[in-house]
Amino acid sequence: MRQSRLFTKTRKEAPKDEVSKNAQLLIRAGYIHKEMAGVYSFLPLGLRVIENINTIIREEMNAIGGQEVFMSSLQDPELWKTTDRWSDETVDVWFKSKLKAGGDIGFAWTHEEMITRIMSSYVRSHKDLPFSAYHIQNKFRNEVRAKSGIMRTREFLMKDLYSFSRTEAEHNKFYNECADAYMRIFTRLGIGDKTFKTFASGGAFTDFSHEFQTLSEAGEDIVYVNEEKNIAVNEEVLDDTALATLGLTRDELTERKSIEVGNIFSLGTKFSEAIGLTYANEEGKEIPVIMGSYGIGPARAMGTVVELLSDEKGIVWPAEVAPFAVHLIEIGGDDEAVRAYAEALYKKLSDKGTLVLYDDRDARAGEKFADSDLVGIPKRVVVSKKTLETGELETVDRKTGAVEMVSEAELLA
RNA sequence: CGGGAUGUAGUGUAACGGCUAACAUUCCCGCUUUGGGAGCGGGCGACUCCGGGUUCGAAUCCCGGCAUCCCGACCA
Repeated sequence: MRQSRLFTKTRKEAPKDEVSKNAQLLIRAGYIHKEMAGVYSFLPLGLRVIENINTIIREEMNAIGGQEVFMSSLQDPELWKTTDRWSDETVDVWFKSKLKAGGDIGFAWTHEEMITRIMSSYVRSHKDLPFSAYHIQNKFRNEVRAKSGIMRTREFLMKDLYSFSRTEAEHNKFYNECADAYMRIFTRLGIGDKTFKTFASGGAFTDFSHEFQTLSEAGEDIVYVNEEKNIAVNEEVLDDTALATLGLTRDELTERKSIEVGNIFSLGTKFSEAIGLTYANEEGKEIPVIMGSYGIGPARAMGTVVELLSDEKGIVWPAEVAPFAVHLIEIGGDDEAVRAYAEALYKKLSDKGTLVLYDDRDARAGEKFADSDLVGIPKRVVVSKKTLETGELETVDRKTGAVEMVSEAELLA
């Protein structure tokens, strides 16, 4: 991509109505655009990041057998009445509208009801189980207070996976596999070392559910963590009983603020019983399916990466998340030789399959470097009169700042 | 939803109740410059959030909306 054609521009200053680091940097660098409180659009750079995160999530979900689907946002009130979650008294985050043909419609804030009804059309026998399905789709929640940039919004992307099992043991096996997959996802996102599988309230079916909490001052949750033991407990369930159950003492845990980047929990047969998702066992008896629900918000994950990894100069993306692999910067592009060389290198890298953002703008070096730091692409390659003279290219690692002179052959290797 | 704060060019700020609403930046033109957001000159860009009211006169004071941010509550 030629930066001269990229319609977004960087800004020196953040808009005054954004306080959170994630929104300030993402807006300044041109990744996102704010529409209203709690509503953001994703621009070319931002969409690339989201798609990269989605790719990581897809790979890990597919690896544990998840089958991707795409469920609608519009929701049928009748379905939600079967679980008593349609009324505004029961669920206060609904966005609703009216059909012109008559009747109500809802905008999905979760898809548990919908997927359960879908599966009731296909699950017949114990031979059909177990399996899992997921989708990446917008969720709408009428939050009374949006905040923290893209961390808590009213319309947001969510990956939600649902598991369907016959027995508690079968369910638990998948639950743990999914928990492991989640840790692999957060590791690939570059926030694994600060993310803890955290005990949280489990609802009616289990003692605990699990959240994936990333330690950060930008977080709105409080967890009690022991980093050495790799264990954390959400404040909301921390009491003597919980400590005893987990074999922990209060004084070995440290209170920390954290961001909930994912959560997984057992649903038991709550939805399958209400909606009629059953299977025939070996004796031909109809048994309700045991379900689990597993969520990650890609946009919140993106915000978390920015909160954790950025520095005073701007964003620092991990390689797998970055919108481009290389930021090619030409300095002194009015020099024919420099321009020609940079153009040629851009083509060679692109032909090789490397995603390059090529700063071909007619701008001074300082501005280009500052923008490059802000945008946060992992590797910078500089082409200038100086590099042409030495015959080597200058590469700069965004994270460490380490400068290395390499030959073109090495770069293309 | 309770409390607090704020709405002025694209962005960030200024302006005693009184001149054509100012400055910086962005953007456009010209010259100069060319490895860390350069310099000089010129130019475009604002119904001062909306609607009322007070006043000879309102960006400024008053009332009502709306919007945004922060704290709290809420948030499988």
